[in-house]
Amino acid sequence: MANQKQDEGATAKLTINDIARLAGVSKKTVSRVINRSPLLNRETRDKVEAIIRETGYVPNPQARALALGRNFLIGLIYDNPNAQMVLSMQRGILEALHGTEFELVIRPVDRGSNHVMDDIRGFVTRQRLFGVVVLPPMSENDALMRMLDEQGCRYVRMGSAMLDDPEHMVASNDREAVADAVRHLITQGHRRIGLIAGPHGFRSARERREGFEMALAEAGISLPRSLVADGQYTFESGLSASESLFDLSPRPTAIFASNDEMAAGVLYAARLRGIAVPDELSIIGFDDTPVTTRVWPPLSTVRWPIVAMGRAAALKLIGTAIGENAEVNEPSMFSSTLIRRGSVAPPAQT
Amino acid sequence: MANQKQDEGATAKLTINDIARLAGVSKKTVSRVINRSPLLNRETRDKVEAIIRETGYVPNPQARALALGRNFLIGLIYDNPNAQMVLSMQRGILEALHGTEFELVIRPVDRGSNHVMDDIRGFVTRQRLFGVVVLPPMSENDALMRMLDEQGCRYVRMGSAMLDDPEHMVASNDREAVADAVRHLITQGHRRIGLIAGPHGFRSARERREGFEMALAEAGISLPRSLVADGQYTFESGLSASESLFDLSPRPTAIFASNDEMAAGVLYAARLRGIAVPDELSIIGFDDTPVTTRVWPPLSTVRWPIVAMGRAAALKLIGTAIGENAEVNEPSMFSSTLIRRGSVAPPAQT
DNA sequence: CGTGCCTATGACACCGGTGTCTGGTCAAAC
DNA sequence: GTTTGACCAGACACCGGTGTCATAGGCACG
Repeated sequence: MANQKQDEGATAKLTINDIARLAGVSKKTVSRVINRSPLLNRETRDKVEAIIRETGYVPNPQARALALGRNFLIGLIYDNPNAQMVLSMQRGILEALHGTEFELVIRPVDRGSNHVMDDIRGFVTRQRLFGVVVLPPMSENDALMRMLDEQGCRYVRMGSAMLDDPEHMVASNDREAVADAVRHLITQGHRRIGLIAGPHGFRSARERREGFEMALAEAGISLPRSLVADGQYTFESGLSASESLFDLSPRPTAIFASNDEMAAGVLYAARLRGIAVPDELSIIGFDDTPVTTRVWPPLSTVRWPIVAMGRAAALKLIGTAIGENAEVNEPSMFSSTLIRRGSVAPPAQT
Repeated sequence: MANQKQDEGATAKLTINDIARLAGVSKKTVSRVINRSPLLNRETRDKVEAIIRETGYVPNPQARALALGRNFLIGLIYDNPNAQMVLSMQRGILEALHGTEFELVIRPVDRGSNHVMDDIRGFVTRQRLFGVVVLPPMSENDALMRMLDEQGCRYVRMGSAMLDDPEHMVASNDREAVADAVRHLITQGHRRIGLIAGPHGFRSARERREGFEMALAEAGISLPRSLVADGQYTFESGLSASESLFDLSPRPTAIFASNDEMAAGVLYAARLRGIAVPDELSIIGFDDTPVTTRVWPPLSTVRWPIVAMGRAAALKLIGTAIGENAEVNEPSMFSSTLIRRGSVAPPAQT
């Protein structure tokens, strides 16, 4: 017992030399055992492995990184305020990293700040990261990718459309997903459908808008400019954007909001005006965040496979390192699904 | 231009030897410049610094870590499903780490899993972390802290009460915060106040419950067993727990839910039953998550200073390393504030 | 002008791993 | 019985930094 305790206490200080001495072999042989070199004698391997297990020896990752000339840190760069999305993404990436020696280092950045570029450069160079995953909307920044290239830092971008070759990109097909959602509204009988768009310059905002317009065009429904309101992907912007739609006469019978936060804003605004949802107004959001099921009525929305996409991104990044070529063929395009809840109904008979 | 490009491309491969050669000094001198050794000649320092700036040289952190015998990675361990909380905590910690050479490595763990201990052991030993911050409820696990001690890994626990000496603990005073919230309800005239408690065995659940009981006792209000329902900190558990409270006759005129998710569940259940909030039922939650302002009416809740606590935790951890003793004296106990929104009103006259 | 001391710098070993190359052992082949 | 080759283990240099100690040069001092 006391012995074991002692061993554990010493764990932090055990080196490959200690193991070599204990096993009566050279450090290189121990190194071979650790790295599963195939040229080892069975007996030698077993003996060394036994010692390693007994002592609880763990190779020093810094020394390993130094000798190998590369480290095992993946960075996650994001400026997205959607907590649930970021956390799911972290989870997906970590799932892919599980069982490997890679660890995840995070770096939220402030979109507004004007030294973002320097911050990130410092981040990737200081730690000599193996590679990074970049979340939207930061992932739409081409200058950033050029900088990462210059620094010799691998990267994978997440986004709402392919912006790059598949090797560096994991995307969801937002356009088609939104078109599906809007088709659903049309099928229910809606003809005056409002859109709360995302911020100008965001690729996801553009894709979702195009999906919206696409579905209307297919059905031969015209889209007056007044039915499109600008939002900022925030609850407050959804709230105020819906005001302008509610002021229209006739009022739209349905609204597609480009994300859930804004959809929640629409619902809130409807409540303030005494507009019944879904009887007088149908709402569909995007992202399937938890808020959609906390409000009443629960919001129909579009779910994209965040965790799976995170996993795919990480696998793309480390695929080359792992060397298991099967894994490298991760899909680059993911599709989303419409989740039907209580915020959609046929329009009131007028 | 081409020259500059070349320099940048080579950045990744520049070593201290290159700098030494370029500056015509020994590598040790360069090392001294990097580490701000005070024994350097002014001229030499300037010369070397100029070269470093020109070339964009960045010391290899792995080599540094190896030579120094310690690295610059802080781990964050959590099993808490509250995304907003986790993300705010990450932000607080990173704020404290900003400007230092420390980076944050994250490790969500699955509470249910029965090899959590091994997972975490692997995490801290494999990367030889400088230290870790542990979020609740995982932070209540004393066995984990013993294991971290054994591994020689520094730690700081976050929690709802002091569980340890201040050096290893950053806590919020949940009991007093809840008592305040309940006093507020009592002041408004409520006498039949229900509690939806958190899961058994969670320290935060116990603290919040004790605060609840404390406020009632102060006011001389008795608390029948039936007014306390068990919850699991989830929306669904809040929903079903409120059913039993709604079945009481007379019904409670107010409910304190031990977190916002459950408070949202109460609100949802009230809507399903046609109970008007706040006219027929007042609700107070805990955490001040975004959901409180997305639902209608917005929920009154208790806000605790997550970001500040994260910052304090990180500073405690690296304080000894930084050596600026001023910083080490971070507060260990933080207090929360009641946020009044629309879910509380005086009870209906009966 | 020699001595002692202090300061700025450099030589060298070392942190804990890995790659390369050499050499010894043993079984199969002649 | 010797040669050949396969195979395995060890010696050694090296990754890119830092700590220790030695030393050259400058200065004050006797």
